[in-house]
Amino acid sequence: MQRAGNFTETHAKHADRRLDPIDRREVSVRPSSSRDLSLTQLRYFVAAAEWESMTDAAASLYVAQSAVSTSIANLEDSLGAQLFIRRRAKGLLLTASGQELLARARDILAAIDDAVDVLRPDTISGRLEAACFSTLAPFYLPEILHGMSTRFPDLELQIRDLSADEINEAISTRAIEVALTYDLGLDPSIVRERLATVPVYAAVALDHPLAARGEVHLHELVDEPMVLLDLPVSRDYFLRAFTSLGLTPTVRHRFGSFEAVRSMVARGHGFTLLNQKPVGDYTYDGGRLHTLRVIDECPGMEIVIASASGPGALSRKARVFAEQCRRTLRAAGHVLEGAEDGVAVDVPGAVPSAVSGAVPADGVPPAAGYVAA
Amino acid sequence: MQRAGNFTETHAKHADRRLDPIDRREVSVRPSSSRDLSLTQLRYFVAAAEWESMTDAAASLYVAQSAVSTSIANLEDSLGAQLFIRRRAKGLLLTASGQELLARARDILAAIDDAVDVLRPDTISGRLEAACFSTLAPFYLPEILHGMSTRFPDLELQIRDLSADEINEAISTRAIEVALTYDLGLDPSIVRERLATVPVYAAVALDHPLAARGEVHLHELVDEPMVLLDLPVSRDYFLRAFTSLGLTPTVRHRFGSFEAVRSMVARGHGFTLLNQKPVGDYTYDGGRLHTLRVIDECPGMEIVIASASGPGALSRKARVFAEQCRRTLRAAGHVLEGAEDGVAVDVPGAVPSAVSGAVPADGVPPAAGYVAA
DNA sequence: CCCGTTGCATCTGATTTTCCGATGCAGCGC
DNA sequence: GCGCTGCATCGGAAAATCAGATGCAACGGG
Repeated sequence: MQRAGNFTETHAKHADRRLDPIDRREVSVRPSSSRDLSLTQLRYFVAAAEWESMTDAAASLYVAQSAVSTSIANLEDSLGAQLFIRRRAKGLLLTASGQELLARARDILAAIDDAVDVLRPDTISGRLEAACFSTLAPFYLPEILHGMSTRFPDLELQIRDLSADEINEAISTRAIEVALTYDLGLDPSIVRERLATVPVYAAVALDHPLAARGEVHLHELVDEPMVLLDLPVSRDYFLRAFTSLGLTPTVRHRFGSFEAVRSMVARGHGFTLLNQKPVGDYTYDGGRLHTLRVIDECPGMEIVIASASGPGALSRKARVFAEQCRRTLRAAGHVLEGAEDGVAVDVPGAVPSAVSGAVPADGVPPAAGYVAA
Repeated sequence: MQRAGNFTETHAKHADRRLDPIDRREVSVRPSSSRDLSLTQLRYFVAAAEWESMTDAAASLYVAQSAVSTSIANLEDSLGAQLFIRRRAKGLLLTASGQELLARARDILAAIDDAVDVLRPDTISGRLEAACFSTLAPFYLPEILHGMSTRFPDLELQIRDLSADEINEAISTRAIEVALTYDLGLDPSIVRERLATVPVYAAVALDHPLAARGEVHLHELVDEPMVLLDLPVSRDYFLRAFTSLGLTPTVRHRFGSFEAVRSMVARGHGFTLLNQKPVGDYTYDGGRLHTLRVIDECPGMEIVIASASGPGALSRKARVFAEQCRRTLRAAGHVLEGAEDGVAVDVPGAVPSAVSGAVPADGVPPAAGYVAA
């Protein structure tokens, strides 16, 4: 409060004593119009929102708790809005205004990071928050991370594995900038860049009668017991493969775990439909699967790069990440016919260096607006 | 330089004496990673770029010239890039890096303004930089400005009238956020929202043989002398009306002024094709025109809201402006069948108030990156 | 060719802001 | 009931920012 007052006085004073080439209408700018409010305030606010605690935020920022407290208090009254609900002996809770500001504040800070970044054409550094759909992670993430850490050793790439819902929320609140995920259950407002389409396949035990064949029609499976991968988004997708043909599968078991499904099938408890196929195709308990191409016309599952705003509006770091994803998926054999490879990234090929401090998992605040997987 | 040094020392010192819940890897964050660099620096930089002078920028900001100088110097070495070329007794010139940063800096500052703005649901205030295509301005701008100033008296709406090229540049450098313009000659990267389509009409003098009729085929005009509105973008458009039918008009006169064309036609020097029609249809020298509907299938000229990123990513101020444009064009009778009216603006209907200090033209720096019209 | 002018950089003292550490205070939970 | 947690507030200290004066280099008119 004394802040706004002091500022205005200073302002007017200088206006009096300097030459004024233009009339800035001293009056009517009264309601503290954004001219105060500093980046520090935004940073502290975002940290506090992520940690749901000023104390923890202060610790993570290496400043005193009082600094965070006063900073946020100043921010609040210069915005004229309450951002947090303070629960006495508990943490903080974002108000509606706080939610609103959080995404924008993250946007702003990311934009500043990117502005700095873009003027250093030689190196990519700083931090990028990204996500990968959980079931996708074990297949591509290791290679993607490896590629990123060798090509850009100075980039702190922070990738979480999240569910579809979590990805939606993380993108809309800007907790992450990009995500590698299936194009299933994403909010319509989210922008996608299609990277690959992975086909559905059926799998049975090695001693199953169908194991002698290489492909199968879905109607041949409709009376077999099915083991369904029962995840929020994939569930409907696999069932739709049948229902879109007018068939109703006989779901015998449902599991939320990919490996549970596979081991059950390997032991002869039925067949399943899946997208991803581990190399070797061993199950955790040593079994193996026989996979069958599905002859029917089945829409494959699309792997996309999802973000709040389309490519081009992405930061340089995010564009580099997207390009690494494209590269990795292509190397994995998932070629997409019309894959738009045009989004060039203005980074020199590679900066081979020690693969030392790559991808540290430090300083990551817990459960910031979404539940950790 | 002493700045980065001091900061780092402080940082390390605190890290030593506080509890460190997370390892932040003190090293390797050496190249001044965006943590310094303030909004003030960005503001001063943008002002200096706009005025092409630190002295003028300082005056317009009511600060000492030394403040701008040191601020920009600090910004430069914390970015590790030179932003300006200093010409000794002349002004400043943006370097390539400076150009790059300018658009982003404007983006950031606008985003901050908007973040502040969005938390004040009752009023719209602050400043919005917009543009209107020159020949469009006299028809709609007065009404748009009137509507804006009565509904949002606290908004400083700064509208320039620009040519197509100038609009392209102003949008890409973020000198303006939105523009009301024809969809002609816009960069592909610019996002458009179609507001209306205005048809082509032909005009002749009142004593012209065709003046007895209400409509005409273009092939009837092909041998008549044509007076062409010869502006960079409209030129090709009007000629294409003929050439797309395989016709070649007989261009007798070319004028860059809308009114010159009209008065020539009214005096019987030929016919013309135009889009806009002033009410009354008087010319400056008192003449009048007879207008003829063109029977042939002619694509109308599209009036659009142009911006760097699509609606939705626009600031609240810009969305309000776009909505006022839609409203004004609709009231003018230019209804567009599929006009997407869905982009709701969360502002209460109107805040009727004194139409006092509306639309001041103060503090506008000259020729910032583009030539003034 | 000289010299006044222009325009940015630099220096110094002063003001303002920000920060730290300590203390206060209000609820939560054992 | 009482220790504990977590944010607010206060006072002194450190740091950044600023204004004004000065320096310096080049442009341009006479």
